[in-house]
Amino acid sequence: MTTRDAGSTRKPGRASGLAALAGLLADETRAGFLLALLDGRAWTAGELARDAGVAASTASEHLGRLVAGGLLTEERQGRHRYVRLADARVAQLVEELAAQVAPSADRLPRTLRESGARSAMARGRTCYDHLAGRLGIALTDALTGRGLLRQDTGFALTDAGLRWFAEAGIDLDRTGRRPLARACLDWTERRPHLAGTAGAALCRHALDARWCVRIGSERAVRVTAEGEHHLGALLGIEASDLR
Amino acid sequence: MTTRDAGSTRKPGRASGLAALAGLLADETRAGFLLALLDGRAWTAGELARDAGVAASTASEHLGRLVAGGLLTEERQGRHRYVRLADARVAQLVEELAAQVAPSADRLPRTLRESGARSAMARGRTCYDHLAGRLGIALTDALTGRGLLRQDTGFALTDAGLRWFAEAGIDLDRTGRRPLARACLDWTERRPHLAGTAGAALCRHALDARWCVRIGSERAVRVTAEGEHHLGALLGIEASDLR
DNA sequence: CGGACACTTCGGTGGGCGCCGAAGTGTCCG
DNA sequence: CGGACACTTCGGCGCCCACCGAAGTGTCCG
Repeated sequence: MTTRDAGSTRKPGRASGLAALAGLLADETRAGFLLALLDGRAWTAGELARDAGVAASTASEHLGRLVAGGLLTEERQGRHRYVRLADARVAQLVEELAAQVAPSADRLPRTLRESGARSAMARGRTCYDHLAGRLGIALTDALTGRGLLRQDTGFALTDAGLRWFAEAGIDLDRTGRRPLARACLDWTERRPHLAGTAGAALCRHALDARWCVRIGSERAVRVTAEGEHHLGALLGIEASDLR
Repeated sequence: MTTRDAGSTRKPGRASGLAALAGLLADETRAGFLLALLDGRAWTAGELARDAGVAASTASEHLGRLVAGGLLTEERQGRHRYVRLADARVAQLVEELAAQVAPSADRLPRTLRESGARSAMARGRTCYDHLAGRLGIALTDALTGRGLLRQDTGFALTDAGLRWFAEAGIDLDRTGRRPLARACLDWTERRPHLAGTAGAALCRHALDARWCVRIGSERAVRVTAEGEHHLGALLGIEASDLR
């Protein structure tokens, strides 16, 4: 209990919960963990510690807090502690907070290798469970241009869009409370791209059907020749838009 | 500069910006300010200080940080400092953070007066610039039921919805980057209701045409007899759904 | 079985920051 | 002009917490 609470007119309630949640994100190391985990995969505690440049003991304490706060879920396997974002809501929250940050907060690449990784990420990457980067934008634009996705009055698939997913053999799980389509703001393109159940299904199908493959151990993806063919046939996407 | 930065493999960048932004929200007093300002109006520094139960000097420092961080804008008028949320994006961010917080974080009302204020807020209130509470839900449900708003494949107005707004004489400002329709998660009903440009226009029209009026100095609104008539005629909303 | 390894727990250290009251600045009003 | 008022600045206090290394626990593997 803090001093000022005694006898003050303070209203405890919603604000303390909000502050506690924000407090979990308000540390550079923890924020780094969450951004790394935005790739949607499970990382070990050690990987995150190395990535953030802190001691293992420090990382362990941070992970404990993030798990206790419900932002992460963990899975112990032998001597490893695997950790991932708890759900799509958390991913959305982190995305939106990151999108709010001024773009200038990003520093310029310093090495050639880093510059290459940068441009690969800009071309195409996963954002939690959907596709982002120029690939994500190209897909979203193509869906919109063909009347399958409506962005002018909100953000929703059209009936034609539903049919397109069915005909392409992409199964949309419409159970659960998660919206079928929602906008996710891309941080390189600064434009909305398709997220939600449909975005996740499209990403999963693209990876399963090898329209694109993950490159390196990072979030970046590369469109395959087969992928270019299918994207052209199904959505009229030009290969040049993906480079 | 912190100790660990020297010579570490740390990657400064996006994470520090995210942490800094979250840090602004990670204090109970500042969080309380932002929640109070979610009513969309301008408050003076003194009002916020009283509401949060802190000294004027403390409030002044917090406001300085929130303004410097771009979450608030200020307007000096004589000896008053009026402050409001910077824009709809900030409002959305605060809403979403608050919605993520477990509902149990809310305490039960302690006095009869407070209980009354509670139920008035639950009936109808503003949420930044749109309508929320049971009134907001009723409007959203009515629009959806009549095929004016589509929620099953995302969240967007339909063409019929656009016509409805035009025919009702509610002008939709379609310039700017803000989405026409987006979902805002209600924290009493735990269901999405209409926000975005259309939600704001509907709220403004409802207040201008006196379909509803603000009660007290709070965010709560009450539907007038005239409002009940129009809502029934235009959207088939039963007065009983609003009580 | 023993060593390497991943992670956790603990004690100690330092910095950041939220708080207040007192004093100062600028504005309003009688 | 002088007092009331809203806000700001400043100094000082105390707590919280991120950090590390060392020691401890549990797991894997040769």
